[in-house]
Amino acid sequence: MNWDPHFETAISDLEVENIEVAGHMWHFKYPLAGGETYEYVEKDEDGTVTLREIRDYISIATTRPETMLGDGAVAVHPSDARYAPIVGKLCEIPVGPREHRRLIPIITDDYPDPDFGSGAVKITGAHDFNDYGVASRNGIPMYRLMDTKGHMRDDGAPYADAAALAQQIVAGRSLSEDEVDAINLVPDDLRGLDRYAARKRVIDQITAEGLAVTVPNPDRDPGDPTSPERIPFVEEKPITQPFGDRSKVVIEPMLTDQWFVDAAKIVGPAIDAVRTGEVRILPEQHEKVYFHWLENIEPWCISRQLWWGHQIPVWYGPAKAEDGSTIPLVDTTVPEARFCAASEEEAIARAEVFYGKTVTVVRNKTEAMFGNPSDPRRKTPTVCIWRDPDVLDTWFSSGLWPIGTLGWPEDTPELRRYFPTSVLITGFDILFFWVARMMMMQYAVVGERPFDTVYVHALVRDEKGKKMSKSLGNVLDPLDLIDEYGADAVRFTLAAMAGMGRDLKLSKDRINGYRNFSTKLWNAVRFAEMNGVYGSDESPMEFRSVSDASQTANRWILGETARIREEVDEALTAFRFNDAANALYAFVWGRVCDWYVEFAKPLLASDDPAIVGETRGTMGFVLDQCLILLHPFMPFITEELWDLTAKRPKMLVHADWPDLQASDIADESADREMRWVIALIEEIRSVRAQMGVPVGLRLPLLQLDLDAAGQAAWDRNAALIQRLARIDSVRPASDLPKGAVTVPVEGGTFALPLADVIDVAGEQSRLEKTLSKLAKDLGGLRGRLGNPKFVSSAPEEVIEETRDLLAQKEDEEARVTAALKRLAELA
RNA sequence: GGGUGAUUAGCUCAGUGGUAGAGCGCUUCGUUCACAUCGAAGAUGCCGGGGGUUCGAAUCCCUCAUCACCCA
Repeated sequence: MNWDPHFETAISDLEVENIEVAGHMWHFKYPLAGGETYEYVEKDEDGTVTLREIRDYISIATTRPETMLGDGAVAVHPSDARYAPIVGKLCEIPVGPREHRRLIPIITDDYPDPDFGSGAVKITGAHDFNDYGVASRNGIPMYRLMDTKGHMRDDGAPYADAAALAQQIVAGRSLSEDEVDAINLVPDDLRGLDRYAARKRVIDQITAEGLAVTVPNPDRDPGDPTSPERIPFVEEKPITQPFGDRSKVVIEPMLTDQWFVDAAKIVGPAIDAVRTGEVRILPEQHEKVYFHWLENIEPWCISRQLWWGHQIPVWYGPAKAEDGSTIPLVDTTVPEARFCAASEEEAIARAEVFYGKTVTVVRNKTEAMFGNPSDPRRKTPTVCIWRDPDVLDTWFSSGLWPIGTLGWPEDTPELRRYFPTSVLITGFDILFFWVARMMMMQYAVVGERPFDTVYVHALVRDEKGKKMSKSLGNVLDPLDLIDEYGADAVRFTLAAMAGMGRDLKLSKDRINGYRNFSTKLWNAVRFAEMNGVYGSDESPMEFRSVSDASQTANRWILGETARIREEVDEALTAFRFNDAANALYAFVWGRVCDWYVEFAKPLLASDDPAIVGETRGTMGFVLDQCLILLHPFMPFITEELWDLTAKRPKMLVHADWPDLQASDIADESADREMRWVIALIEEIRSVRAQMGVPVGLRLPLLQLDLDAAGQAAWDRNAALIQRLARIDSVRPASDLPKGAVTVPVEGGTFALPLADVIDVAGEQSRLEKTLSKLAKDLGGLRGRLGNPKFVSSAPEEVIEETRDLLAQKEDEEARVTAALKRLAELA
């Protein structure tokens, strides 16, 4: 068993963390019994003899000298020629009082690795899992050396008696497991010591006796007579040690009786459920881990020697002989009778059937053997049973969580309503501890899946990518982050970074960016409030279809709102929280704040009350949609804004999730028009910035040619464009004056006369740069389309797209080339 | 030792066969009446190296390197 000496309990394999730590390997001589000698020969790979000497000992390497006290044998590999002469002989454990030195046999087993250490391994069956295997295979007694605290035993007979008894076993006497367990082979002077204190004493004693393997002293000072010529051979090397995941102390392998679940017997349905898709694990890569673990599952130790937890529902009583009489409990050679029952009454009932007598429950085995002097029942002629004092592993108990919390085994309304549940969100490290257990146990107990989806969330790591841990001290406390940036910013950041299947390294800059986002949202709502959006007591306007709004800008943002709602829903359904968060960020900041608010300004300033009313309604509606959609990501600020902006029938957290459909409300012509407007404004701004036009300077705009759609779009949005692009007037022009810069748009051409301000060289280099980029693109596109294999094997759709793109780029190239030509004339 | 994942802009990360994206940072400009925790305009990538499959590869396969995690 894995034994935790701090909590004094057995623990399961999963609760043991194997960690590599700096350790030592000591080398000791186990003298052969009776002073026997043999020729020890070492050879290299070619068979050349590299060492040949007469030895009267066998050399053993160990990282745990204190366990030598419980050695039952020395094992070598059967093929190891070096030790063949002494296999079957006895050697002496070089520790403990000289007069009681124990002799142990030298045996062969496949376990020792001839190339590791000396090739000979001491076998301490009670304190090492590998040794346990060797001891079991070879009938070697396993002597327990420690108590539940990891201290050297201080019970039982004096060492002299114990050692003598152990020697009788070597000589052929056979004892029961319990009898062997009762033998305390810790020398009297080491009894009660902590295991590490005992280790030091053992090393010192062996070294003092000259039985440590030595090497020349590299630091020897020839002038100092006290400086030793040789020193003990102690290798410093990393060793993997087992630590308790809760206690962080070194786990001690111990021989104790514990209850196990034969997990292999119930694992089948849990594996099949995931394989058939009845239960999904996301991201899928975790399914592999799940399968690998379940397919190689080990028996699961479920008893714990702790004070919390569910007590194991097993009662013990005396065994029954063939004639029906009970066997006295003092006879430890026969296992006790066991009664597993859901309640004490049931246990008693079962025991009474078993014994054919009345049964009394007592507190423990001692009471069952000797009675409790103060118990009036002690003379009652009944059979005494007692309950196992241990408790169940908490993971065993919580494996029943999906039904246990709902009143199972009663058939409750809650159970019928909420079981099976839908989504379990958890960390990958809980996959084995809990998820797999819930799966196994629900199928075993009620024969149903506990949930349909397991979402394994990302782990937050520190900035170097290390797992945060208290002992490493690299924990970023979320509460500190919340103090610094606000809960919404922290929450939004986590969502935005929660890419499926990837852990996230938390960066404060990122959190800061999202804090600014909440400020942005606040200011947008403030703008709306200042413009009478929330002024009236009327209930907010609802927009469901295209005809609900007349203004192009309003129609456009309503369509965009519907699209973002669909995008968010799609992302959430797929557990792509980062996509949902990022889409909302881009929408609220990049569409609503950057553009719609600007578009709405002239509408809100309109003389037509119907336009003002519609725009207020639209803005209020759109912002409400934003608040609802953002609420899962930033609950606090959205709830606050929800409450501040209007009298609401219910809190935002309870608001209905929107179901706005783009197919109902999006207006393609409005979309096209607003895209056109945005493109024109951006193009003019870009030209201005790059030509170094002072920001405050309003420019005239020349309209060279424009198709009907473009003209209509211009007419409807002229005020808007002039305002955002800082244009003071527009006039048609048939040809371009010198020093004007072309502004191409879909379906037409505008120009900015910049003769006074233009930087000819600057503009030239800008255009040439654009041209070279275009040339590169065009080369790629023409290359692809010119490749007959591309045209024949690529999907029609892709070819079409490529052709469109080529046409567009060629058009652009023509315009830029024309602009360059004009510029050359100017120069 | 076995397994899994990662390697993309200065940083943190999206992007599962069709000419590379976001946020932050950086550069320039800006006191336009929601917002300087802001706005406008920019620059920045042999998508870790090397092979292969394909008309076409950040994306699929192989291999190497580095890092992280899980299990021994």
